[in-house]
Amino acid sequence: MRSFRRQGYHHGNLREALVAAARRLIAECGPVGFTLIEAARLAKVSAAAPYRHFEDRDALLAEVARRGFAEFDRRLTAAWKGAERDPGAAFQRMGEAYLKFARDEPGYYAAMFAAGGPAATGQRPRPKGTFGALQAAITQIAAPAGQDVDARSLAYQAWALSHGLATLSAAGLLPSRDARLKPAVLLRDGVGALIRGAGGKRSSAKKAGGPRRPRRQTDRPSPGRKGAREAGG
Amino acid sequence: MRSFRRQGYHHGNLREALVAAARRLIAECGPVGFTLIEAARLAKVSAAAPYRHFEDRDALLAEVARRGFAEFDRRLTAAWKGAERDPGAAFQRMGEAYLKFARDEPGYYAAMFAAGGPAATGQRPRPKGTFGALQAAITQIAAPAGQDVDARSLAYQAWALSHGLATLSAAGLLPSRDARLKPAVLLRDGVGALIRGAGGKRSSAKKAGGPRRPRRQTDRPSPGRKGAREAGG
DNA sequence: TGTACATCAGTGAACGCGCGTTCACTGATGTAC
DNA sequence: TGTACATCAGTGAACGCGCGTTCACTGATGTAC
Repeated sequence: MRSFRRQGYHHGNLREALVAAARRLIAECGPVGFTLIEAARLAKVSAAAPYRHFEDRDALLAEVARRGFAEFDRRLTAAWKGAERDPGAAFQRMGEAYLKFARDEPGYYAAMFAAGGPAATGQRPRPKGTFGALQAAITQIAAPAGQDVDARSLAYQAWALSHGLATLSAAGLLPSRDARLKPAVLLRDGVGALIRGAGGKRSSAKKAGGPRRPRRQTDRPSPGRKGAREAGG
Repeated sequence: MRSFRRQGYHHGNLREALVAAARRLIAECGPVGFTLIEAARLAKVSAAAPYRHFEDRDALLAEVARRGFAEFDRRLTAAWKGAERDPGAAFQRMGEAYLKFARDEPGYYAAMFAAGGPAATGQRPRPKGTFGALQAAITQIAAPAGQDVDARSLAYQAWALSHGLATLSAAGLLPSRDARLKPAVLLRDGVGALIRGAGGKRSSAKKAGGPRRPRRQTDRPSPGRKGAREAGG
């Protein structure tokens, strides 16, 4: 990877610079407010230059979304690693990774979920792969606990809870004072409660209230994980 | 309320017509894509006419958000009515009302949460009142169950789950085929699980696993509520 | 009931702006010989 | 190693467009007398 040479006539790495600029702009103005000309300006290049690398504005937006999905997938997969030893801790890491991604990469996250605006739900790529991993994770966690759990429902609930917390937090609607109301804490406890609570819903009717052992390892993650610091972005 | 007289020089009810047009446009294009000129066009009026009723584009947007909050509050409060007889059913109605509002009034919902875009989190009105009602509802439901529940956390989790399901559903990311994965079902079961599961988290450590009676009335709402039909909008 | 007039609520033309995109061009790069 | 030339990756000027907003205006309405 050669470093940017900015002095010459040629940029050297304009494509990457445009993607980086677009990420930043999408984070600031949203996918609708994002502007190709402003991205060119950020890359210190004329307004026509981007057309050497992208067909049009939408193509750059789509490229950002594509990379966002890839990076998202990479991080969540990495978080799930080691799940065979401790599925609860791995799932906990996955949740942390989800919120961290949404917080640290708002440009990616916004592009992924809103590429083309709420109206254009057509040919946009979907997070199938990543979401499949989430669902598999839920199954693996729920199954050994011996609970009658609909893993698919649980996966969507966990996803919605993560997405809801991420967007409410980004919108500044969660109180940042109280440590107990931080998104990561709400997600950890929330998913734990979803897993525990879901098992009781219908099996309690069938099995008539046998005592349940809560999975303790899911409740308390290893404290002091690194990478949880506030990023200055 | 006099009906619109469209033939004359005066519109008759332009302010209302503009708000209605803006709601529709925000639903279609989002709060950023929404256009004052297009709203005027929809109201069959010149581009300058809106300035007789609103100071600028943002003022119309803000008015839509304001009405959205009011209507939202009205519906959720109505859903909560009768909570003293059956808090579980009332809370269930509240959840249904939340999702129904987000689905049937996407213009209001988008304006409420994104007024001014994700960057302008400044002077926007916040759903304090409504959210306070949600929190009070959680407390009232959780308390008689005798569970050691942090009602505030639970309220935020329920909110995030509702918001997440509403936005994922609006983005077309939830599978619409499976009846078990409908937003309303996921929310009902999810909130039920959150309430059941949250109680066990720390009280199970303190009280050492006394058997808990799940609140059955929370699990199953009265079926066949009217107003739950698909709205053709 | 009729008239003069103030006020209200529109019109339509115009403005400046920023955007997406195109086009002929030109400087830089790399390669064949 | 040096030169001719094709190709690549930029420039900058220009376009058409739609937007937000302003402004002088004008038709409709309502009220005082």
